[in-house]
Amino acid sequence: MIDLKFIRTNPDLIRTAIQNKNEKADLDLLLGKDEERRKLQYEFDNLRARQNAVSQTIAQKKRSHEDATQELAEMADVASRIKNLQSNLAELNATVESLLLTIPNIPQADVPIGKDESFNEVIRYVGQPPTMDFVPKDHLDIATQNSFLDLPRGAKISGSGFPIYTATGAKLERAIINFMLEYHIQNHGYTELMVPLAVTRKTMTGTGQLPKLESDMYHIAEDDLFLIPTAEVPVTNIYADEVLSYKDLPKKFVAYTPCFRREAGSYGKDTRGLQRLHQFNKVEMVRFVEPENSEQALDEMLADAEDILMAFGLHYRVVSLCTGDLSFASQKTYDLEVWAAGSKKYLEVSSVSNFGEFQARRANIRYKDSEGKMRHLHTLNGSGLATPRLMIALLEQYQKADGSFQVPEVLKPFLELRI
RNA sequence: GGAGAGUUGCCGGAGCGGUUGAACGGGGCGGUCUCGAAAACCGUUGUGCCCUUAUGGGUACCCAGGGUUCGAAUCCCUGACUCUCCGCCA
Repeated sequence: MIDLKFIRTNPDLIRTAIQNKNEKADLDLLLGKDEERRKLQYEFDNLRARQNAVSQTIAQKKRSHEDATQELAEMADVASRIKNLQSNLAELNATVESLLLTIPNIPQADVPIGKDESFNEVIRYVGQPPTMDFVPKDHLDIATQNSFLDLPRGAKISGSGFPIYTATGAKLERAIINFMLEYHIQNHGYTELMVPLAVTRKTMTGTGQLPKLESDMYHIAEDDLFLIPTAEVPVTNIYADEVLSYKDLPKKFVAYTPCFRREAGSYGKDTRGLQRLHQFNKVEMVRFVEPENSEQALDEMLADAEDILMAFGLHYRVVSLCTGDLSFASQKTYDLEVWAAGSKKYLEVSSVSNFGEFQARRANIRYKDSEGKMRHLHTLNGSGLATPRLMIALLEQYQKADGSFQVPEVLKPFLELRI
C-alpha cells in the first residue's frame, strides 16, 4: 500500500496513478475518512490523557484513604465517552484501512502511459525466429503425436485447463523445471524454497492479490485458504511482520510451484493446448532489497529470466508494460514474450516486476538500514519461467519434419531418455 | 479429532488490578580505564498513530479480538499459534 501521509500530501499524484492504471479506487472517500479519523484520534487521545491523569489521583487518594467520589463520578462519564469514541475509531480505522488497500501502486516515471496492452513498448528483440525447411506444426499436434499430453482426460477429472502430462511429456516438464531451478541456483545465486500452495487471506492481501482479485482465486471456504496464483505470494510473505537488518539484504529466492488461476472472464481466448491453463508450473524468483537497489535488481532479474530463454536458443522480445497493463501492485514490469515457431506468435512466459515498498508496506516487511533507521524494503519478483508457453515454444521450435521432438541440448542432463 | 501446557521487550525470564513500557540477567550501542584488548564500572537501548515541529508533547501496543472496572500485562470469554500425549494417516 501507499503511505497514507504521502497520499494526504500528494493526492493529485495518486489520482493520476489510479486513472493511468484503470483502477477505480475512491480517493476522495479515503481522504474524507482519514480526516474524520484523525479528528477522532485527537479527541480520543486527549480524553485518555485525562483519564490516565485522574486515575493516578484516584489511586493516590485511595492509598491515603482520602475521599475520591468526585473523581470517580467524573471518570464514570469520561469512561463511557471513551468507550463510544473507541468503537467509532476502530470502525473508522478499519474503513480507512480497507480503502487504503484499494489504492494501487504508483507507476514509475519511465513507464509508458497507456490504457491497454496496445501501448506496451517493445524494448528489444533477441535472437531470430528459426528457419525451418518444412511447415512447422502447432505445439498441440506435436504433443499429441508424441503422447506428451492428455488434455481430454485432464478435463474429465478437473475440467478444462487442467492438463495431464503423460510419460515422456511429464518427464520433459520435470526436466524443464529442474533445469531452470538449477540454473538460477548455480548461476544466479538464488536460494531455493519449497513453499505452501495454500495461503491465508492475510498472505494474499500482503502481496496485493486481495482484495482486488478474489474472483480469480481458488478459495477453500472451510479454512478460508486460497490456492496460490504464483509463488510470489508465499515467498514474498515469508518475512511478513518481520524486521530484517540491512546486513541480511539482498535476499534472493527461487521456488518452483504449481500455480492456480480461475481465469474468470477469459474463456474462449487463446485456449488451444497449453496457452491458458487453470493449473500450471512456474519457477519464480523473488528478491528483497534495499530501496536504493531495486531498479538495478529489476534489470538483473530480467537478465536472469532472459538467460533461460537464451540457453534454450529461443527467440524472444522484451516488453515494457504500459500503466494500464501494469498489475495493481507493480510500479514497473517487463514481460518476456517468446516466439512460438509453429503458431507464429509471441507468447508471454515471464513477468518481471519491481513493487517498490508497496508490498513491503502491505505485508509489513521492514529492515533497519546501516544508520539504524527503520524502513520498508523493496520487493521484486519475476517468472523464471512459467512452463506451459515455454513448452509450446520448445515443442514448436525443436520439432523435426516428421513431427518428432528433438531434446534441446541443455535439457539432456536432466532428461536421461531417448525419444 | 481428543487431553494438557504455553505465548511478556533483541534473547532468557519476573510481574498482590493502580506510581509498570514493564523487575532481574544476558546481548547490543556509547563512555571511563588501557599502547590495544579482556575484565570492571557508568550510561543507554522498541514500534505505530495523533498534535506541534527547533525541540517537544499526547496516546496505543505485554499473541489477537471482545468483556468486567474509575483504572488491566495482571480478572473473564472467544480465537490463533507453539509444544507434549492419545487417536487417525501419506
